[in-house]
Amino acid sequence: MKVEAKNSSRHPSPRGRHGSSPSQSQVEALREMARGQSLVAQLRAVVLPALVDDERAGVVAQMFQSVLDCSAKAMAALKLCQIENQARADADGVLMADDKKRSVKKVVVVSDDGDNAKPHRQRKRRRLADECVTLETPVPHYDGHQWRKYGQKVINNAKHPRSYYRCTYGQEQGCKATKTVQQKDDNGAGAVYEDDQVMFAVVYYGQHTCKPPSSSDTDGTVVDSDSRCSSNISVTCTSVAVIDHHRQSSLESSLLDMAEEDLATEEYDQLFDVAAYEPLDSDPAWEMDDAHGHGHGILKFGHW
DNA sequence: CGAATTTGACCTGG
DNA sequence: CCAGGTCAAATTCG
Repeated sequence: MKVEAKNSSRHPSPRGRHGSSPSQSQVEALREMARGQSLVAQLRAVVLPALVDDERAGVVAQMFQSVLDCSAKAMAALKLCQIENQARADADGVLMADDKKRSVKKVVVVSDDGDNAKPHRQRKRRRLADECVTLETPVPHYDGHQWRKYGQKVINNAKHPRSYYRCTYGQEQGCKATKTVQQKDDNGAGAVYEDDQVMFAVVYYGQHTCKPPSSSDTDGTVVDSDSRCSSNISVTCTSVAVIDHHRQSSLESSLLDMAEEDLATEEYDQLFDVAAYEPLDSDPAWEMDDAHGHGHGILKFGHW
């Protein structure tokens, strides 16, 4: 497994000729954190479907998101620290300055737009200073929010196109949240797990505002059991998941492990009765279910 | 028929 | 000028 964020994957060992980098432990930490992120995302895709009609589903979803956000921010800080250390240690100032500039730009960026003057045009390119959180996961689509695809682009030097999504309620509720999903290349620069797991790079931009204004930030929110979109949580949408063929085996094995301990067999059966699988082509489709739920690869979990 | 997706055109920062 | 982000008409889907 190789987990790198964006541009840094093109520089696996920026200063290889110096032997081991001074931040070797940081690299290791980053790798483990990325792996943890991926596992959390997978766990989320398993747990949330199991919480259908459970009033705690919203809180659980938000907790998952919070964990992922924390992890992403920690990774960003770590990467920044790593970059700064390298820049300081390296005598070649010009080269490193360039590397730093690139990396800071491409890697996870956590900041506010600050004094960034907004263009007056509606159609504008996304500012790099906008807050974004990157996540590498084999389960790119089930994150508790409902997204509408608005574009797809072929990206230079990438085998797979990048898909652009915005919050389904972006228009009516002014939610600015967007995300991009791109399947990782399976060559050396990509990140594919040892068991041929297909990995996706998901980048979240902006915060969801399609939730009631009364919601507090993260913890301690109490959820109204039948509140649908008026619940005190950030998850406000009908949620959907697609589990592709690759995911089937790993999820099943994971659940089998769980079943030995805590997970009741009925829950397992229920989950995988509802879940069917569809092939993963260029971009994994995810769509609304047909309200019957059986037989063609899509899970629908209703409103939270 | 309305909603979601696709896709080529358009726009803009670097 | 190019790469990539967004728009919007056309198309598909439920």
